[in-house]
Amino acid sequence: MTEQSPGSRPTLEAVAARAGVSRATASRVVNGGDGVRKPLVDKVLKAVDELGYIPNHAARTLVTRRTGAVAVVIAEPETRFFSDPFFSQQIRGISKELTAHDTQLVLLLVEGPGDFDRIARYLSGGHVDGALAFSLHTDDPVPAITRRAGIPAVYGGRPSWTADPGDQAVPYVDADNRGGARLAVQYLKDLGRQRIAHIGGPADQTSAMDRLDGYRDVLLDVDPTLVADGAFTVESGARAMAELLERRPDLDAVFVANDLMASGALRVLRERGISVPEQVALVGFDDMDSVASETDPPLTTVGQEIEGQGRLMARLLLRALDRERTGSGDVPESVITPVTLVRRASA
Amino acid sequence: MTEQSPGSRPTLEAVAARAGVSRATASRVVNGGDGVRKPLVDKVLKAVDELGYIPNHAARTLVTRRTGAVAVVIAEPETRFFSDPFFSQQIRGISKELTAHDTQLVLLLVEGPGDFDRIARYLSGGHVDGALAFSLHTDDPVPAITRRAGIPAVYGGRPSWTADPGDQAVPYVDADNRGGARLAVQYLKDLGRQRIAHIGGPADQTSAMDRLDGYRDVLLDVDPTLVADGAFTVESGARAMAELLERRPDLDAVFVANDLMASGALRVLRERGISVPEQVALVGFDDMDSVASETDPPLTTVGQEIEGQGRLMARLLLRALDRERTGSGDVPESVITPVTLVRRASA
DNA sequence: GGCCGTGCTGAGAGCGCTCCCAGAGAAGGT
DNA sequence: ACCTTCTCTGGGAGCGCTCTCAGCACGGCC
Repeated sequence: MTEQSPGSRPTLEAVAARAGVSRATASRVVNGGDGVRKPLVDKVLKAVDELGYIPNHAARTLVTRRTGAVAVVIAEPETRFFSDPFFSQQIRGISKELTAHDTQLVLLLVEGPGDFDRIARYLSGGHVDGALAFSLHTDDPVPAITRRAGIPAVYGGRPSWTADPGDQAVPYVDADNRGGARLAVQYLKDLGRQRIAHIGGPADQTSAMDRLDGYRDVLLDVDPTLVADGAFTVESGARAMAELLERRPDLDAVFVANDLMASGALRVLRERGISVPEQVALVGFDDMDSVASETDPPLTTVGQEIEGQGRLMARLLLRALDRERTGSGDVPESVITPVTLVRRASA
Repeated sequence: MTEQSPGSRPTLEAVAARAGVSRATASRVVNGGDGVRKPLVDKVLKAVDELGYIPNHAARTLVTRRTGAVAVVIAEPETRFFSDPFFSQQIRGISKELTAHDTQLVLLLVEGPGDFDRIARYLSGGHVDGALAFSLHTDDPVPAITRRAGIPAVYGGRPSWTADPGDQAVPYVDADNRGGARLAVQYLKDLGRQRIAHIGGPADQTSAMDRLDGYRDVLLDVDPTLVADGAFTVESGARAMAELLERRPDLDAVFVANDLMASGALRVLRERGISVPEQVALVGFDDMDSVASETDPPLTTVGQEIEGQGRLMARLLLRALDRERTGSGDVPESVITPVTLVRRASA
């Protein structure tokens, strides 16, 4: 393949001419070569190679009405997306899966609440075939946008509106938050801990609520003084821990709703000279690479396959697109991914 | 704007018909309305609104040969991109600037060394007008790819090959690493510190080398036992600190090449009961949000405008694209962004 | 030998848009 | 009054591709 002089790439026409076939046949070969006799296929491929032909994407999209791209909408007004390795890992998984299916990833970062107009315009503009989004807030306008744009969408994390059965079903991928929480709390209970506290995440995120529910599933009648709220950040975890210790100096275990908060809690415990896990056992959630194994002591936590979740999201979307194209296949359904307890030193 | 029945969006033709003008005039209005009389403009806009017309991007690209999208190439084989908030913040800046200019961001994550073929194909396929990339490794094939694809590119971080003057100039944006290092070390010197050590980053990253150079600029003849190498990670910082303490228990200050390593170093100092900043003063680099202000004590560090760098990268690229389109305007030149010393408690 | 598949190939019509160019008026100069 | 100039509008070509449909050759069957 030779270098091209800019602005004058060879067209299918040129390939066809060189191969001595019609444009239609050349097109067939370029798109898989079904129904074309071997010798012609070879001639066309040779011409493609010699000319360094690369199909013009716009022309193809114009007629097929498919772009080969999907949008990933990050509806995070502020820095959460960046401080949380969670998203990045999901994106990595999404990217891997899309790449494997020759589909491009267009990143749509929402720049503030007024920016949804632009997102809507983009999603409706035929730039992408589908959308992936992360559900974080209760009032997320993205589902309405994708519905109006008429493109399929898949969510990361259970959207809060799924509680509302009247609403349209949107497939999503989420970890088994409730089950994971049960796992963690049961483990602490089996360890013989009597007063197991909980540091929870923000109430507008279903993952936090589900984890709280799992905690309650195991402990049934929970004393409210054993539960403190955080915001999924290190600092809020520290604050919540301090609060719990003040209210319940007798606690002997804490299930923390994510690793970031757990590391904050750990710091507070250390500062107060409370030994972990001897005096207080601690279990986190997420098994976040850069956190869980770096703390002192390393965190026992509930592990989930974050990258796998991303892959799964992409796969569900691709399936939906395929269904749209071929008119057959099964409607994608939401998937809950399994979690496991990762035992380290903190409990 | 009414909801569209899927698959049958209104075309320019329909808009023109409804407004009682020709397709050409409708097109003019949609593209800014220059040279069209007011009453007609209004009629067309009304029709656009009533029909909910959205231009077909593919058709437009097919004729203009512009896609309105640029690629961001993340050539990180592994997890560096994700563990380092640096990239995320730059992306945020890039996204803001691109959005402001109605340009889309296509994220290209390189999935391993064999994946560059795919990247090359994509960049050559007319999917994007230009590329932004981050320079991390010496043998980065991206510049060759973009050159061959004939699209402009801008780099984040000084590429190592810029040392080679024979090579083609690629505009880049980087912080004043060397100047920042000088700032930090001079500050420690002014504090009266006599034995200022350095924990450096990996040798294949120009930022690490430039920071080392800045350190040397101030201290001139540096005793090699005062310099240890890290890998820009927390753990490597801890290791390097331990190594330094062993070799030079008399050191009274450390300039660490980034905040992540500084936090690791800090941990080691704390564990050994060495007081910071009394016995050893510590200065980091980056002023990374989630790190520098969270350590104990909070880190004195060299701050840089990471998001601003991202914006700048995007702006340089947009300017290059504009130049390509109009055939005039200045060739974008590399920019070195200023840094400042952020004084907190560690020095 | 005639007829009907069957398997490939090519001609040609668009996909929706931009932009060149010609032409229609309006405005201004002589 | 006519010619020139300028402003605005519409006709129409064409961007590069896919896909339908017709046509052709070949083989098998009656």
